[in-house]
Amino acid sequence: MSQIKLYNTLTRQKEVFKPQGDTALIYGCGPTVYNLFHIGNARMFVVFDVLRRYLEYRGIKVKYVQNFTDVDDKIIKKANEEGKTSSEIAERYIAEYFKDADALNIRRADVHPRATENIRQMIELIETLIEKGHAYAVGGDVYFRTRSFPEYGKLSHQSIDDLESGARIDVDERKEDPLDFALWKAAKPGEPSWQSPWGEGRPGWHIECSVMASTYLGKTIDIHGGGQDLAFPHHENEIAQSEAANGCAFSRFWLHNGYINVDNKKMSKSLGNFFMTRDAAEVYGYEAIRFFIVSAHYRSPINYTPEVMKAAKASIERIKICRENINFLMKSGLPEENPEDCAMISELRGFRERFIEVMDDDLNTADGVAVIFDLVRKINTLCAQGEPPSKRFLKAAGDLLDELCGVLGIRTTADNGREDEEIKALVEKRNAARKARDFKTADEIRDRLKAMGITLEDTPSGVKIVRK
RNA sequence: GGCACCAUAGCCAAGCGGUAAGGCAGAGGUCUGCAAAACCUUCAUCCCCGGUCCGAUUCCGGGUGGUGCCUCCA
Repeated sequence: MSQIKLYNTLTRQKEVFKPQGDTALIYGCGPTVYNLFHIGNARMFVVFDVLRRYLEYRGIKVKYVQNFTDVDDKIIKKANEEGKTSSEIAERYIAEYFKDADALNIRRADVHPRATENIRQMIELIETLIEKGHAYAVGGDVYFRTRSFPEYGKLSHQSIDDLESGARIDVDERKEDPLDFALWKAAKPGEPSWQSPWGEGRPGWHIECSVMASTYLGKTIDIHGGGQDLAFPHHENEIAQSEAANGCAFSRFWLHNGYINVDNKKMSKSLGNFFMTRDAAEVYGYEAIRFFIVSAHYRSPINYTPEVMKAAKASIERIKICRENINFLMKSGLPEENPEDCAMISELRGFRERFIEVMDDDLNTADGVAVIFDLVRKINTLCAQGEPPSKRFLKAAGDLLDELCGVLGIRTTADNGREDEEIKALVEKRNAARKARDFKTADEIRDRLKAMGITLEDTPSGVKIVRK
């Protein structure tokens, strides 16, 4: 069996991934909770969810930590606008996060720490940095001395001097160097603040993730990541802080997912061309969003368009119909076993092997999806052929379909609920009409059910009820 | 200015040295009372020009076009 390879931003190469201990320690930069999350955020959550599911699928234990940034300028701004406290805003959008994330079938992290729960450790880390000469306090603020960390720029592969020359003119005269960044910000009136050796204040953004990663996972973790735009400066700064303070590697692997584009432009807050996950879900459904994300390689940019989303929806439908067809046939009069079962079932193993092979290569979910569709076609073909498969084969095929889709977080079964009596009665009435060759009545009933969101399919084994 | 990424059918998207996976859409057919679903068939010399090689979509060089990071952003 092949080995799992992941592209590591640090080395710009695909490397064989093995956790340092018996559990892969993964940290993903979670949302700043001041609003619903957009589909770009969704991509990062889904990508890391797939990473986690896949590692586990391959027998690696995973501890995944995803934070909530619950103290931040944007949250404060929103709170002021609405006359609420920052923590009320944060609380609300954490709840909203889980609504969308659950609907996207994103498993909850093992720990969802909040920045405000880890202030003490942040202060400690800042103190260490000051003691070691990597940071300095100026009038209630504390800055990281970027030039004191010689490896600064190793993640974004820029030299510190190039960064400096490209840096915008910084208005803050108190910084020793334009590249220095805030570890601690002195409190302004009306802002949430905590007592510190440098006075009342709050932590900077970068220090939060450094601290939460090491607090919940340890000083050297296996994988850290987020969207590509976090690589610089956020992740670069995290590395600088953590490694300067701890004297050991912060994360062995860095994974960065590509953006979602709209009209081939990066979807961003400043451009205002972003779509909330919830709004997109209302039009296309959460599952189509997930499929859209998983149908391309995680490092490629993907373009969000109505055409693509419609295609995603139709694709999901195809998988579900296949699964429903299996369920339907399982209840039919097919033989339990068939002499060719063994050969057919062993053929199924080929799909699993191919799936693993492509996914091992830096989580190639696009190829993974292709394997799933090949499987779907295989199953459909066998079901359509004169020689019907056995229930034993169908069970194996359905299990494999669920297994592979499960790794990508694609749900295979529609939540059908109960078939209520009314529908059953109508279907039977229609059957009677058909038998009597009264097709007019039969079609009327079919149209009526269609309007209720129920599609009837007449198959050789009887009428199949499909809900959409 | 510095540092990266990308260019494959109508749309999306894999492959990355041996002559193009998969999905959506389209066309034709089979099945069906009609449908639906499904199945079968069909739909690309991989941006351009050089080079290396027996052989390049895949490697190298040069163009052209697009995107991103260097500023809060997944």
